[in-house]
Amino acid sequence: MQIGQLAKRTGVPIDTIRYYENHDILPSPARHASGYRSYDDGDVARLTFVRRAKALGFTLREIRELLALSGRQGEDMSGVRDAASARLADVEHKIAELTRVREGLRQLVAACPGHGHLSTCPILAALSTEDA
Amino acid sequence: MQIGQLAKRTGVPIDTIRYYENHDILPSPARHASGYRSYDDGDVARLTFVRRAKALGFTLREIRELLALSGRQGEDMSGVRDAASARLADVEHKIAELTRVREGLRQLVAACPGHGHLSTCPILAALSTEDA
DNA sequence: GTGCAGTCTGGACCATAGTCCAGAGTCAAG
DNA sequence: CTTGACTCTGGACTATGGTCCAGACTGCAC
Repeated sequence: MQIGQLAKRTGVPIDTIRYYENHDILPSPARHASGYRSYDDGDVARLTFVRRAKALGFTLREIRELLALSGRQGEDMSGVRDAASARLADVEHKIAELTRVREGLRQLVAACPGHGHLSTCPILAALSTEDA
Repeated sequence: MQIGQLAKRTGVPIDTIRYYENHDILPSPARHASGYRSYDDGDVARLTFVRRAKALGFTLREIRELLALSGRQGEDMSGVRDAASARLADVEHKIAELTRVREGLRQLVAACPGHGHLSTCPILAALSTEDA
């Protein structure tokens, strides 16, 4: 399979595939006599892995580590589970943070009548006071 | 007030203050004969505004627009309220997305016994299958 | 044998939001 | 009058994750 076919099958752009190779996320593939990269179904699986892990918010660094873990034959799966747990904790932390932000914004929007002279806008007042 | 004092009063680093000035977020301040920047309480308010808006997740571009809105004398406050509402919708969208991600991760972690041979790890299996 | 699609490389560039630096000038205290 | 703290400028650099490009080569169809 050439790089264009791999791109189509995984939905990952060609440039991104080469970028992943240069950044040690995908292994260097075999080459045809022409120099064209040659991929197989294992590469499809790996790239799918990257795509889905990214959708779950893993960084490329974390994905690289996950792939390294998963490549070590016969090892225990605890490392993989730990990575997923760490990522889960991270996501929960972000949700908590955004929830606080949401409450702050809700209060601002609720306090603002939406019309009237700017100088009486409670949103602007709340944002520029030095204390609190 | 010199830039160092402003930095101390607002908690914003000196370099960042100059960065904001270069990126049209803060106005160019008056200068002493020496060339040193000279700030007043209005600048403290503006910079506080920037700091707090950033804490609510506004981008610098949005903050620039908010400041431009707030500077237009006598205008209606609807623009400001709209900006806050848009930001609120954005935060709610991000929370929904992260909540989906959290469920995905929870399922992965729950399905994984945490020990045993890597080749039987349900997390790796789930991440690399092409379908779904 | 010509044209066109696909692929190759290295390097430049994008956005975001800073952060750090060298070399020079300023200011107040001792 | 020197020392040390503060400030000035422009530009380089950081991190993340790509995206685009020129110029050259390959492979297949007509």
